[in-house]
This record gives sequence, structure tokens and C-alpha cells, in this order.
Amino acid sequence: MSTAPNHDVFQAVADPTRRRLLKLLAQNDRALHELTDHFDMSRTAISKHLQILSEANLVSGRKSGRNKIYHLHPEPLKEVKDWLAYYEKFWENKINMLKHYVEKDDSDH
Amino acid sequence: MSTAPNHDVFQAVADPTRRRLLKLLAQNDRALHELTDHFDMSRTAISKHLQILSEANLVSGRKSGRNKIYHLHPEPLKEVKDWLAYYEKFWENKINMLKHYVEKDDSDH
DNA sequence: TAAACGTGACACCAAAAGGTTTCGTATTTA
DNA sequence: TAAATACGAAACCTTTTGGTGTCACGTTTA
Repeated sequence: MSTAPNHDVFQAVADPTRRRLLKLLAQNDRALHELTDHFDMSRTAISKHLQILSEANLVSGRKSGRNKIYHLHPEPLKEVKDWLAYYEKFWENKINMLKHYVEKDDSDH
Repeated sequence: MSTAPNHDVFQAVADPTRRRLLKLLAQNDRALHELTDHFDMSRTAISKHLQILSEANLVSGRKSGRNKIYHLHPEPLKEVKDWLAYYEKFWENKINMLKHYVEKDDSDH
């Protein structure tokens, strides 16, 4: 069974609150209540967001006493990066074409 | 006013149907009904997805006779790439550490 | 000109998303 | 031991999302 990935990484990352959570966890592991302090939102709401991130395997949580400490696992983001790579060439071509055009334009004046 | 970006690029890209649309448009411009042929979904649904992509400035549509031809604009994806760059170092570190570990493990046997 | 085609604009709908509050329970702390 | 803390789970609510079908209208085509 494992952690049924009900949510994929694209959807997990689509929400701004969840992106802020990832950024906080990139700095260091934090307990749920610490994370909650950074938002104008209930603990339950933050917990649900972490649940979604967890289903995308972007975070994990371990219990420590009465706290639950969350930890970042950025690896699944590689899927997004790989997906982007396909489109990168398109906008790079456009940038190159623009650069070429500007250079030509400069030399014409 | 311009095209009020009601949807950001992260959300636009979160839906698998919309990602498929982007991929089709990466190959060449296509009319709405051509795009629709690739999906098991109504034309109206596809049109709405294109609307969302359009609000994220990822596609544009021009009218040609009775057709509406859609075109890809991949530039906004750069925002996603920039966002990813921040996390890239994390998983690269992990990959390097793993590689190092494996190499050590190999030499130990 | 009549019929077929491609689209936009609506109205509508079910399910999912993103929140809330409440309550129970384990763990610390005073 | 009593109170405070941190959390999970459940019930609930509103808005958004992702889809449908229908109708009217301009554009082609026969």
C-alpha cells in the first residue's frame, strides 16, 4: 500500500500556502505548531496542507513527544524539473532570437 | 487592464489535461476542435482549460475564419523554473552524498 | 441559399479544495 | 495530580474546479 499518492507533485505545489511550507522546511525541520505560527490560519488547515505534501512525498513527519516534526524531501520536485526541461528549449530559443534581433538592431543604428 | 491573471502558472500547470494541451501546442499551433479530438472530453471543457492557460499567459488564441487557433507561450514557465532552482541544491546534495556513499561502499567490498 | 461546421456564452451540476470548530487523548509542566 | 500543550479526527460549510448540455451566431461548403 505505502502512502497512497492521492496527490501528485504538480498539484501539491500549486497552492501558495504549501509552497511557503516547503520553504520553511527547507530552512530546518519544524513542529506543526511552529509552522502554524507563520500563517494566519488554523492548525488544522496547516496540518491538512502537510498531509497533501506528504502524499506527494515532499515532506515526512515524525512524532517526538507531543510534537510532530516535519522534514522536507525535495526529491519529487525532480519530476517537475524534468517536465520543464522539455519546454526550456522553447523559451531559450526565443531569448536567443530576441538577443540576435537586438544585436542586429544595435548594429543598424 | 490586460488579461487579468486570475490563475498563476503553478495552478495552470497542475492539471494533467492542461499539461497535455501544452505538449500538443508545443508541436504546432492547433485549432480548438483539433485539440478536442485528442481528449475524451467535450469541446467546452477543453475551451475552459485553454482559457485558464490563457489567463496564465501560457497560450494565446487567434481567430481564423470559423476556427480559433491556439499558440504556446512557454515563457511564464520560467517562474516555475526559478522557483525550483532554490530546491535543486537540496536534492543535488543528496544525490552527491548518495553517490559518495555508494562509492565508499564499493571500495569497502 | 441551405446545410454543415466551429465557436462562444450560458445555465447547470457533482465533487474536490480549502477552510472552520469541536472534542478526545497523549504528553509535558507546574 | 492538575493544568496546559500539541495533536488527530470528525463533522461541517462555502467556494472553486472540472465537467456537462443547449442554443445562437458567424463562416464555409455543397
